[in-house]
Amino acid sequence: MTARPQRADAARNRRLLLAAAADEFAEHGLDASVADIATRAGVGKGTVFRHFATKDDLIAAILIDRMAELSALGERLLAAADAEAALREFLTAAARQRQERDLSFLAAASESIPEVTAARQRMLDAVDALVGRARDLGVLRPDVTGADVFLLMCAPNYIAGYVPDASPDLWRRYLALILDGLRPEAARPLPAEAPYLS
Amino acid sequence: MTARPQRADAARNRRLLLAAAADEFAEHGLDASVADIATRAGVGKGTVFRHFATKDDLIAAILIDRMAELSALGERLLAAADAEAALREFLTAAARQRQERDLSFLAAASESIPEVTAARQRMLDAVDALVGRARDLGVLRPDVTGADVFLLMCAPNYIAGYVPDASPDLWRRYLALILDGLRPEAARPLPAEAPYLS
DNA sequence: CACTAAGCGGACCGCGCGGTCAACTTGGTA
DNA sequence: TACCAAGTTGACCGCGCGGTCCGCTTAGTG
Repeated sequence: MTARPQRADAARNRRLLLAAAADEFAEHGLDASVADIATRAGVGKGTVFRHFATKDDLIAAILIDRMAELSALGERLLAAADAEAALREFLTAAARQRQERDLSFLAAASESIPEVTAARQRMLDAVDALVGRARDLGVLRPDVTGADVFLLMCAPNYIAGYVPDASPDLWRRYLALILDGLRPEAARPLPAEAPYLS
Repeated sequence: MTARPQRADAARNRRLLLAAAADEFAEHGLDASVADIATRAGVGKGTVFRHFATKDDLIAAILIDRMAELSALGERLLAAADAEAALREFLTAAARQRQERDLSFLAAASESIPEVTAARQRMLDAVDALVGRARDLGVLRPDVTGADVFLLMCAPNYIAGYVPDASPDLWRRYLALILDGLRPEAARPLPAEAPYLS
């Protein structure tokens, strides 16, 4: 019943593949080919499909890893003393992760894979908790929700990404601008209801 | 020397093709195939390439049309009495255009085509003027530039686009949030320099 | 050390893409 | 109306993709 554990070389190749794929996607977008990923990892193309049934499965595995990383950070930050700083730190970490390797376009390719949805939900829960705490303490305007912040999270890199030879820190500027809009001082009534996320 | 003018049916087909291509790209993203575009326009595939040498040229033509539309609006709004309302109206129009048909992904595909760069520059100039006026009147924080606003312009739809079954007005929420961050009241010092665009 | 199943590699397949071309049709002109 | 350059068409081409498959290699075991 209990299957034999994975062989050592197979485990190593799986790790190599995930890293190579992340790099290759970051460089060439969704069009990065499976063959190139295999070459970069130093394995044959067949090996890719032994570990990941389809290209979409490979994408999903990458996304799950990255989201889990952020979720863990968010959960840790819930214990921090300063709620505002905790939220800012979380958003900064998310933006930094994406600055290093922008893989946001992968998200669209693997909707509907349950493990991805679950990882996403865990991250949303973490954000929700961080936001709730900050809002209760009055450092966040009362009309923004966890879902709002979850969505805004990706914006700073997106904005900075339009600048061809941008400073690698440009996203900080737009993160700061967005955070200024989230504070109670500047709040004017918001049109449209806050969205409900899965 | 003066070439004979384009035939009437050719001009009609060109218009049909641009419309069909915009629809097809909006529905299927960059992967929309030239063959499908031709079918949708009711012409043969060869006709597409008679009007647009490559797929990228077709994309460029679409982008130029859309940007020209916004540029004209921006230039008109410079004469408006209320500078803050003018800027808000411009950003609203830009977001509405993109809400109807999101073609933002096309921008990356046709960098480096001079006509696209020129159309983009004209739009940037219009935004710059609108922003300058609003800033001088004190309704915008002094540390944001035209380039900042130009970049932020695309963010509300991007953010709302992550919500699967979003209200078609959700972008208004995030546009309002961003505008709140642009007002002087909430301003805290911004990290990173403002970017310089083209 | 011998055995075996897990793992590996890369030639191979079918497909759909962007782009070409030569035979055909048609709008505009004199 | 007769003419022809401009315009149209869809079969066709080569390519690179995701995915398959089977003969070979190798890690782990008794």
